Amino acid sequence: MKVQEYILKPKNDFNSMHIFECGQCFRWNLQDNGNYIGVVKNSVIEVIEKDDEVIFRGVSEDNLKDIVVDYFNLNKDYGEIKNKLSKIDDYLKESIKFGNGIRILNQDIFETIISFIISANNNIPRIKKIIENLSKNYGKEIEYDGKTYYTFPTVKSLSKATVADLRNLGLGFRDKRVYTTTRMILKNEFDIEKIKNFKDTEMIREELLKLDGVGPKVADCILLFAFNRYDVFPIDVWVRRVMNDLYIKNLDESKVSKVEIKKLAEEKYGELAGLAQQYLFYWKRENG
DNA sequence: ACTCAGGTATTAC
DNA sequence: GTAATACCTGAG
Repeated sequence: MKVQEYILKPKNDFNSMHIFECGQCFRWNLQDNGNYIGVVKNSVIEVIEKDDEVIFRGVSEDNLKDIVVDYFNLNKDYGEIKNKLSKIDDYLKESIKFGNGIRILNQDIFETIISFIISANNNIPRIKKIIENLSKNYGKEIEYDGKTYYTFPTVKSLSKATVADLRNLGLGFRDKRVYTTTRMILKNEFDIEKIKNFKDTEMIREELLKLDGVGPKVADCILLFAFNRYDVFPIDVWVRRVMNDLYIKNLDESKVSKVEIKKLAEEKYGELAGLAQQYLFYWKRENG
């Protein structure tokens, strides 16, 4: 495939490290030269960030620019969002300053579902490794710059894997969950094409929660990262920690209920809760 | 050897 | 409904 290029200039609100390391995605890897390379749909993309522009270079069956604009949601203006959030309080202002250039990606629904099922009670290096294994075994090869990359498997392709196959790829106890969920999607018991048109976020959440391995936290991550519901506020250990430290100040963090955190997030951040979550999560995880 | 990591499912009140 | 507990795996 021919190499395509798209240049974003001027770059505003784009920081590749913050975008790829803030915890929303698992398939981007830092190269020795400082660039990031990742697989998006059927494309391999290299992100080359300069002082005043971002160069996207890669191979794709489709138009690279279209993929990039959609995936990085480049038409969304983060200036206004950051302004609004910064005014809420100094904590948020600080976290936005730290994670400046974060963008919530518009990720593939199936990939996000499977990836976050795998994330349960797991660590990032291992999550990434498992997803890479799935792609190597059930995805499609793509050559770029003399190296081979693999697309994330399609529903059909991944449904070829048995529970034992998945266990062999390192999924551990999540093998059965991925197996069952993939089958449910294959049989349209969870109809992605239909559900992605649902307007009501609660209706989508309800459907997501029927999937094996999808609980409240994973469902919220899928809503935020694949359905772009920016008001959804996923609560994991880091978010619980940061919300307690900043606002609730309960001596026993484990005693803080999710209901309390959700309520607080909704009151403080409203429609932008998901974005606030991402800044706070990243800030807390990187700064302790 | 032992704990821990982007939670969920299961079981038992 | 809510609380306790097990769960693959591999890195530190």
